[in-house]
Amino acid sequence: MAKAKEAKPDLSTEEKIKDAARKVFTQKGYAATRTRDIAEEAGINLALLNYYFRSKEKLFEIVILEKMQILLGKIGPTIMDERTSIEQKVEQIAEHYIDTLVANPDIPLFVLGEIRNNPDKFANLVRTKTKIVDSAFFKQLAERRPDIDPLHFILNMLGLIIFPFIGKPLLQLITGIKPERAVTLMKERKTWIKTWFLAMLEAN
Amino acid sequence: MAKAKEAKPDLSTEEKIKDAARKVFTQKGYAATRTRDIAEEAGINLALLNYYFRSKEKLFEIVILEKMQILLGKIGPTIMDERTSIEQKVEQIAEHYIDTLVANPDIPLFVLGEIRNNPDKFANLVRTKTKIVDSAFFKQLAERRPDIDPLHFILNMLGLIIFPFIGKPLLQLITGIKPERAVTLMKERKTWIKTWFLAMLEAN
DNA sequence: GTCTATATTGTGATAGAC
DNA sequence: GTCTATCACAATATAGAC
Repeated sequence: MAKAKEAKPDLSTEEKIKDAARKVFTQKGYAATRTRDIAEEAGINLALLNYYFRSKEKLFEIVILEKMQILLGKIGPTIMDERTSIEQKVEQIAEHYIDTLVANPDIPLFVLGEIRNNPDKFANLVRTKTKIVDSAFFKQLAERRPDIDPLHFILNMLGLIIFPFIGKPLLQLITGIKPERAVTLMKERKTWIKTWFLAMLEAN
Repeated sequence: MAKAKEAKPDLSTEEKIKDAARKVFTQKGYAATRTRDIAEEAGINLALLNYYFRSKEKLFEIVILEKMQILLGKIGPTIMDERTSIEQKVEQIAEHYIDTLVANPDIPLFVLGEIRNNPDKFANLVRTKTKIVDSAFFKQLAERRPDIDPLHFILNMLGLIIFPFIGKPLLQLITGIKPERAVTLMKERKTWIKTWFLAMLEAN
């Protein structure tokens, strides 16, 4: 058993490359990623990357669009739903995102970092999405707490759900917490976040 | 008036470079930053950068250590204080960090991103700091809510305070909110966060 | 200390054999 | 489709004049 063998031998070459790109890009970001890293991770030759995807940039775009979809795709439909209560929306979002992010913990830092490095590039892409300010969720919040800007509650919900994944590397450095424990911790939050959010809604 | 003139003409060359490095590194991260960007921002020649700091890497280390200190320096002393209540600790931390981050909004994404890209490098650096698990804050939380891991409340507090700054680029893309409004929003949170945190402590 | 010119290496991409 | 070899250029770093 030699050096270490390369990923997913049963996939097509194209998929192997895409798979490796997903992994390396999300872990290190666009700028710190070398096409050679991706090729090695995929267990293929560097030339094949350009053969299938023409450039690092093109391959990156495929990956980040996927990840943005994963990170943001569920929010729109959920918060626009006129039939569900605030409680249900919060529960759905917490449930969905914590499961998703436990499986893909690198996504938030990756996506937010790339948006920072290239805001214009994603401007139209995100802006065309559902207007959060006109959403049912927004209106429900404004009705419940007309004294507080609903944006605060949006930030609170996202902060409670997403931040732990962004801060995890730091948390592990500081507390020495084990990765399995971290996962358990995140899952515990699914139920608590709903409780906490409602408490915040009633706070004075 | 030509192209655009370079920063802080009254500073020493060394400080001009360091100043430019702070700006460029924190905005784009280590990998996406070119030494030429720093030189141009500083209004000096590229060779001077190496003359004063020997390498991109050395200059980067100076900057990131500064920023980590800003991001993490206040937490330790505050949470270790046996004389203050939970309420006071939360208030102090929210107050301090929101002011600090309004003045330096790029720090969280920068520091957390670089830790992600190089966890080992900062391992000893952070680990030697005050043990959060043995802190007065931790003990006070455990006493108040023995049914919940205090780490949840640490994550909640940091998420409520720090996440808005990390998510700001995205929030601006989605909502079209103006930068001034964003600043106002952050400042409003200083008082609310204390209220929300206490509500979470009492939630069931 | 500061500059211009250049050495040196890193990295994305392609040519061409198989 | 896949590989090896190589090109072209970008980026860090240094030499040496002033």
